[in-house]
Amino acid sequence: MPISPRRATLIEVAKMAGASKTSVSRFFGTERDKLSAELQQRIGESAKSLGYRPNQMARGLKGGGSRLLGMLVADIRNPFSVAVMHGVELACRDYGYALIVCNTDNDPALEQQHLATLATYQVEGLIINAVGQPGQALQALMESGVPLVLLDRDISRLNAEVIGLDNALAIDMALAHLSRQGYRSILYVSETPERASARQERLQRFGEQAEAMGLGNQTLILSHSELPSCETALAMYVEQQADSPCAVLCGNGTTLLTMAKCFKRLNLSMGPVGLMGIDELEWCELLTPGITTLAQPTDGIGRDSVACLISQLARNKPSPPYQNRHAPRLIIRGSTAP
Amino acid sequence: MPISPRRATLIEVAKMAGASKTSVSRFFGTERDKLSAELQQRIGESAKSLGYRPNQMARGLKGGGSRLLGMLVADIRNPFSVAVMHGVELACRDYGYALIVCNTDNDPALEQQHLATLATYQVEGLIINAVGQPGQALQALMESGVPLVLLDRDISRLNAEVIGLDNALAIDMALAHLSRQGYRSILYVSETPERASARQERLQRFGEQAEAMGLGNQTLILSHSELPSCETALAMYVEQQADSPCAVLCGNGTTLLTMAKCFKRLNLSMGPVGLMGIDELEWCELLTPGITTLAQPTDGIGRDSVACLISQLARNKPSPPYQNRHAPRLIIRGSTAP
DNA sequence: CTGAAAGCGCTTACAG
DNA sequence: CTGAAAGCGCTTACAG
Repeated sequence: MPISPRRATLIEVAKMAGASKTSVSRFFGTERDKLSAELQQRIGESAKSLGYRPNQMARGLKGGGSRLLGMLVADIRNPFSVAVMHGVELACRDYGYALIVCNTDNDPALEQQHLATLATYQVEGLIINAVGQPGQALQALMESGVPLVLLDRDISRLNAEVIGLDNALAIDMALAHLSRQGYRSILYVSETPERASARQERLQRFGEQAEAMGLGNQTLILSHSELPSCETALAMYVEQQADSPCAVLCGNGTTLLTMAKCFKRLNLSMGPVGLMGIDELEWCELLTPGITTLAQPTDGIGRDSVACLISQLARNKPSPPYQNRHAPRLIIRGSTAP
Repeated sequence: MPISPRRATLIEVAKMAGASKTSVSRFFGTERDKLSAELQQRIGESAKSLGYRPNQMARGLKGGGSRLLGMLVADIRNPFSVAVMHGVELACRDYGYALIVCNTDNDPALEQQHLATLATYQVEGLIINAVGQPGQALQALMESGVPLVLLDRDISRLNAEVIGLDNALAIDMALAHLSRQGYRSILYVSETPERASARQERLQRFGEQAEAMGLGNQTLILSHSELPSCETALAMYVEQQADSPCAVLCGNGTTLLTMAKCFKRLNLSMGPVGLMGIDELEWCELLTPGITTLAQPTDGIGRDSVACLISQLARNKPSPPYQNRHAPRLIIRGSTAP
């Protein structure tokens, strides 16, 4: 049973340095330069020898702010979400914030609960990859003035900034590429678009743009990604197009994985039947002959989410620039060479 | 410029309910049942109508504890780490803790920095997937009595609990399977084992056990996973074994990905040359003919890490059981069918 | 069962 | 440039 030596406190540092609490507080706050060189020296040394670091909980309680940001992720096991989180982390570090991450596992109830918890910790800003509709927890948070950014998914009737991929551009780039490669007819595969605005935007743009380009177009919605029925749908589609070269465009990583499995089961070879996806995953280059993708700039999306929060927090001070819609990067591989 | 209505405070609830601060505090703490039914009712109603939730920062400042756990991840983009984090999250929710996650990107300096930050937030416990050696930040934390669990990687001269895969068992299971399938000679591929005890344990057990089973055995250490040199090494190995069936066993997901790429570049077919990995990844079943793996029980590892922390926190109260070494699950696919 | 009071470790007007 | 004092929103002995 170790006698745990408590962490040193501001008072102890003040005592040791022969200074006031106020001065020590200034030393660790934003007013260090208002202290004489000599005082700074004394405080610095005392603090060091005591291993002192300000208690952030106490700081947050008074006017200091919690220096805490919250992030709500719909599915933490989705590589895209994690990649964005990586960018968020990087930016937090730069701005001196710590990050509380909550995974909602796509459960709206859990989302509400986590939101309440986050409020409890007095987070100064919130990055939300929403799964449900606003709900009272979020309303309360907004009303209490906490800055918000919506990641990838918009929420109707909530006027917060949305940061993510430029969905229209992504679809346009994909269709341009597929058309250039000679595919005349495209099947777009999406997860159920109800709750995710990004999915809706992509789906809608696909219809419009394919039409505008004179490409054949159909849509397949995966509800529970039940493999057998996907397989059937894919087989039927390909058969229908027997005469002209066709391709499958997947709206995200999950659908791409599902469709890649279907290709395999049906023994379809990629290329002759095109396959392309939004989101770059580690196995895309591994699968013969390589899958063409649109990579999202995940670090950038993450960083800009934080930058957006910081701007809202800054109010009048000069604040970092950020972008709402990010352009994808086309990675061409064998799966779109007929 | 919205006038942000501050969140309600304990005092306001007390005032509205015509009760004392103490009673309101008790209502939201562990002594609610010491309050008369009538008082409970009044406080409950007032709190509800004010939308009151206790400020966790203030609670933590007094004796309440921060109800915050910290997790340090060496590489957040590693699917294994994320999967474990998922388990940690689940358990945190059960025990009523929130989680601050810090990614060290395999940088010991960053690790130190994050550790200091975590201390600043008064985390009550720490789950560490270490990259560096202890360092003063960790020492200080330990000495101040913060419970610690080491994830997957041990740190010499730190007597904290280590939770992770049963590495010896994993290697034994892998070798037993490969031997059963008829492979007579195995190449074990590992990342540099210096800083990661799990890698060391697997590597060492591999040598011992393969020897004991009378299997040919060699080792390949990937330092920067430079593809061309791996490719050469693999080609040479396979050539040497021309006479007897041989297999490649990968120590983790990263090395498995690298080796799968080498197989592809060399046009080696999996099965005739065996391929197997520790860690189950989404593409393992996708790659023809499917890669045999040992899946780690990541949720369990995550949950037990938290359980271990809780036990240390509980001291005398009954605390949850947990396991230090977890058994993997063998998933047999075509890559180990000669 | 209930409450008045002290105090957790800080910051921030306010004075000098 | 420096400090004494009040107070952030809670919890916890201590008393009744």
